[in-house]
Amino acid sequence: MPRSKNTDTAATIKDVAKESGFSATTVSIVLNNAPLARYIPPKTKAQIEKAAKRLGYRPNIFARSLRSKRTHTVGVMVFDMTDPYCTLILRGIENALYQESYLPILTDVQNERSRFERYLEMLLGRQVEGLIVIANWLYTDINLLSDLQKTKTSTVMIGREVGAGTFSSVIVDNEAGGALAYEHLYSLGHRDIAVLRGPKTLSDSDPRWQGVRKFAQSKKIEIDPRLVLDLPDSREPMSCFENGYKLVTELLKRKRTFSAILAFDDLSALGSLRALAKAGIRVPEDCSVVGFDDIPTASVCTPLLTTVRQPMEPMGSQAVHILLEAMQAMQETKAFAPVHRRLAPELVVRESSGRVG
Amino acid sequence: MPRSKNTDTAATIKDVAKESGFSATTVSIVLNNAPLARYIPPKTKAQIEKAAKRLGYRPNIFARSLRSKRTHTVGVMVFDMTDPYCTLILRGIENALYQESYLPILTDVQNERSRFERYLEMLLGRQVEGLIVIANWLYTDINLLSDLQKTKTSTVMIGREVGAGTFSSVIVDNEAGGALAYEHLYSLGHRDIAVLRGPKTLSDSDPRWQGVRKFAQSKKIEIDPRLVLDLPDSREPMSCFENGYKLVTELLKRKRTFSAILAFDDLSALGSLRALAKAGIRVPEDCSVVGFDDIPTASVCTPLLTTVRQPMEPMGSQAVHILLEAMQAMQETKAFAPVHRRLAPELVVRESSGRVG
DNA sequence: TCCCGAAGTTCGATTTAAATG
DNA sequence: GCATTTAAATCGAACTTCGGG
Repeated sequence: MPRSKNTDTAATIKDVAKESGFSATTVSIVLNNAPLARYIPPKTKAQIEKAAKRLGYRPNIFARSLRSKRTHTVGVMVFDMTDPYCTLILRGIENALYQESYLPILTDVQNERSRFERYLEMLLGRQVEGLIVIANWLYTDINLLSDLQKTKTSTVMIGREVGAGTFSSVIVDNEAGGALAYEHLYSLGHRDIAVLRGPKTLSDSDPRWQGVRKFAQSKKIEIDPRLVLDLPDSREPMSCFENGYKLVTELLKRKRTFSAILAFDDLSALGSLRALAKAGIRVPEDCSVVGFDDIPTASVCTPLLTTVRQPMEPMGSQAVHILLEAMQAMQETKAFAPVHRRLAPELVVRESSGRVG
Repeated sequence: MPRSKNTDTAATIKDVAKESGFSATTVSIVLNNAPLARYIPPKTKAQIEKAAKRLGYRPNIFARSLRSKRTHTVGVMVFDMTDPYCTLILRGIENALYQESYLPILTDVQNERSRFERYLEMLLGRQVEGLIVIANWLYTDINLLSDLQKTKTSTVMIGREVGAGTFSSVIVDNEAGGALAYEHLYSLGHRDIAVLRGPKTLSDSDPRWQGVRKFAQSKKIEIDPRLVLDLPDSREPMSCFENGYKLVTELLKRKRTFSAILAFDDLSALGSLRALAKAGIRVPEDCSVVGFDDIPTASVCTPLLTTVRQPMEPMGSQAVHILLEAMQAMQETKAFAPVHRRLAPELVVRESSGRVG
């Protein structure tokens, strides 16, 4: 009755073989339920399984991956983990992968090219079977894309539609969102709406503005260009807050009249809130404010922020599902045409918007 | 001149051997700068390195780990990734590991026991060389600890001091923080200070309160027990916001007079801000509010929140350094006594606190 | 055990081909 | 040929040992 085991090191397949009295081959076949397992009598299977359990056998994934070339991991690259916009997307990714027994390896690029390169190397070195990139960074760097394109790893981008021929993507429908926000304010009776447009280099900026413009056009509304302000470019994640504050403060000084602010995102909306408070303007009684994103802060600030929500968790899980399909295709060496998903945003009415007074 | 290469699959050490004209052994020795590399002439080294680069050779980490038993990865378990308190700690961890060329494998337990168990299995299966646990969860589950203790993997806990005999830990000095907050309000002239104590099951709650109490004692201040409120237990991450709001609203109804609120954390401070705003009480003119943590929201809400900052990034990096030492000791099969670090908090004075009016 | 390099074994699991009755 | 089992080759790198200058 072989019993003593080296307790210091994990049990291997050979230990299970010895313990059960069968060969390593048979153990492998049984435990993996391989095709050949058909021919193995239930009794043998039971014995092997019992032995494996008794020893607490856990296959060594390095040996396994070395042989099978499969790793059951996917790489996830975030450009800035501290961006509140990320965490819920990560949640969505995480949950979807968890169900499929895939392990995400998460890397935080911190908006640095060198980190991007090094982490990409690391992930490829670990033979991730796929890649999800959360592109919440503030500048387009075409070189990063080419790095990515050289990879033959299936890739899905979240938050950006770039290299559309190569990568799949999941983004929010920014145009619809812009229209949603404007429509909300318009339907509350607002006619003098200040618009804070996003930084030029950010790909979300233009479509949101187009949404606003098209809605205005359809209603034959004239947008006063003096009420349209531009947030400057910056790599600082908090810059939109600062700049939202500054732009609204200046606008106030110029004595332009407006009864509402349509901000580019929640951060600039928060900056607006601050500027209005400093000027003694009540929200929403004297002025309404609408944000975009629905970051966690939007539901704990005072007043609670009305905003256009990006469906972050669905974006994450959709990305995973696309990726899994692409990986599947890759596995079977079939072609896979990149898919581009555009999810609908949702208006969340809270306290910062109200009827024009 | 051997040139054609199977472009479909990654180059192996044998390919480099063939390309350079040396044996796989020599290639391995050179590329790893192993002890024997001393004897190898620079010319050989150069040739091999050039060949490696030419082929884009990247060692297969599965083969490597299989042999060497080293993985250069550490597992990181977070109990709730969406908790804003986490991300900066993760930054600290990430940066410290990056410098040492370790890769973190991050898992989000989502406060679920089953996920904890499964992820722990996964991480151990991947032979992480160490484990960092960010214990920002709201309930003590002693069983989790025993799961962890069974592991012989070096472990550092952040945010909690439990199983002190087994695990190292890094926490903020909550007592000092409580005192800091109270002292700040006291020095601004406040004498009627409402205190929102944390949920009973949360390990941070008591020491913060002790800090307050001891400071009051030292100044011979009598704390009015009717101004001391308790946040109820809850597993909901946002509960402190809701409950802070409720407690302050009720306190206001009872017509207790107070000129300041010392909240358990930033979320309950935010809830307080909201309650005060609804009641038409201005902050800080009519009432001061101090939080704890310094979550990102604290610097974008209106008014900006005065708070006691936890040094999140240092906490993360300290944890890494402790872990690295523990791993080193483990490697050399030396004993390693758990170390317990308690970092000093820092008062951040912003806009929500002012002289008693 | 100086200097240089290579053949062969090992890690743990999978898989192919083949050996039993 | 069939059901049942297994020895041996394989994955890629690292390490031990060995053989000539």
